[in-house]
Amino acid sequence: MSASRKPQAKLQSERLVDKVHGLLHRDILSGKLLPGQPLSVPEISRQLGVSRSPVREAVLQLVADGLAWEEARKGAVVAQFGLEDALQLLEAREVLELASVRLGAVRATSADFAALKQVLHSQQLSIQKANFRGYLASDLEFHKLLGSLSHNPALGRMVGLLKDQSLLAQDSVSRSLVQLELGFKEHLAVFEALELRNSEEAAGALLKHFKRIRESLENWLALPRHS
Amino acid sequence: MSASRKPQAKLQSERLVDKVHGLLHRDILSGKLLPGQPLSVPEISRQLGVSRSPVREAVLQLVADGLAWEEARKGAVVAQFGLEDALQLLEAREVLELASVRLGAVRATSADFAALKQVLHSQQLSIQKANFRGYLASDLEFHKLLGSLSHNPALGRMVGLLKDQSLLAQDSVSRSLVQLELGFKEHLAVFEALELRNSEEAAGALLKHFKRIRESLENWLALPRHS
DNA sequence: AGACTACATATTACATGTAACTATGTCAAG
DNA sequence: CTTGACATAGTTACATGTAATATGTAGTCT
Repeated sequence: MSASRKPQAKLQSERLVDKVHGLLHRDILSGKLLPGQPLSVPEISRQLGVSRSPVREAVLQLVADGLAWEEARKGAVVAQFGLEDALQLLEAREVLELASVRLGAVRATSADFAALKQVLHSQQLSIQKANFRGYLASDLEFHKLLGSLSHNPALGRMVGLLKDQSLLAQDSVSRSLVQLELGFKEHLAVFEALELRNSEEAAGALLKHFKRIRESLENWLALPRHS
Repeated sequence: MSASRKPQAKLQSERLVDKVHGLLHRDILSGKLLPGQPLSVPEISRQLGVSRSPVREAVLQLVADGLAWEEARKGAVVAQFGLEDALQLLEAREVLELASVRLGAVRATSADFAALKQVLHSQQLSIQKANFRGYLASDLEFHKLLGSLSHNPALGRMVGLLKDQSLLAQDSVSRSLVQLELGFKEHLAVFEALELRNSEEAAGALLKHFKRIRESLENWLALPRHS
């Protein structure tokens, strides 16, 4: 009798749409799909061995995520951000994440702190191993956690979407290990202020983080050699 | 020969998807489709006399807009916000619109001011005629314009999405003419500060607006009779 | 009555068909 | 060499088919 438990957690959200969306999402952020590249529905459906319907829906999802752009009757392409766009995304993120952190300093739970701690730890490891990809992934996680600190679903969701776009936007901008380490230290400063529930100091520390990144981007913009 | 000009500007973005999406969007915000109501794809396609494909895509769009909620294999329903949700939406909007206004005080163009002026005028008319629906429509416009003042597309887009959701969320909350007039006066104060390019005063005035709305919502929440 | 099963109905999720449109390459004329 | 007509290939947008799934209801057993 005990053998016939419910099929249970097996096919929870096993929809093809979600799998395809997840796959494309991954491939875009990992750089496997390059900015500007067309997302041809028949092509993708052939490669994945599924029909066009779920692929079409997945691509639409990506458009809604801001990771792909669509032009009517021309199809979608992987989003391609210029440096102008990157700065605007950064500006929007600054607004949202500062607010999230201010609210989060008050509302954060111990689970939130634990999650932050874990991500910071993995960042430290990535830096020690000079693992760029790894750092970028945990950086993504860190900022998304900042968004969820607000315990405001709308804010959290938007922070996540913008950070993904921001990652894609800065894809081309090379970053040195030194900058990664700077970023990590700034993350730490935010965390420490949060732990003390000092919202203004946390916001201030995060502001510094954004300011440095913005200036770094602007410098890169001013430079002549955009190879 | 001259008779055979191009079909030209006729079918610009005449996609069925867009028409269906626009229609449903309208019907949701206008209250014709009630919160919680299922958005059955075959049903809608029958009523509109189109196939299921464009309807399915339009519904997915609405989900992305935050105006409908989807559960896997159960379909989508019109979003149904509680008062808690309404407060959270308001919180997020406050963050985004305050930032937009601060940036807008610096960046706004004369075209922006003209657009604001026009919307404020139409608000005044709506109040004089005690036209609630009309006021709500121009209120929507006003806040969306505040979002676009930032000249940051990401911010502007999010402000618009949140304001739409907020409208749907407050649908149930009755509002008196007195409150509308208060809102209008607060809008005016924001505008006047903007014209002087005084970003802090503009932000302060908008903050007052949000504060009053929030308190009004909270009172309503505290009240026993949620008919 | 209450709970379980069986059946009927409707919808979702995925697959596939096809007309119209877009982009691209070829080739002749200027 | 450039321009524009034309054919070709690939894609989008919409339509439709269908198995699996969810939901509602009647009937059966305890």
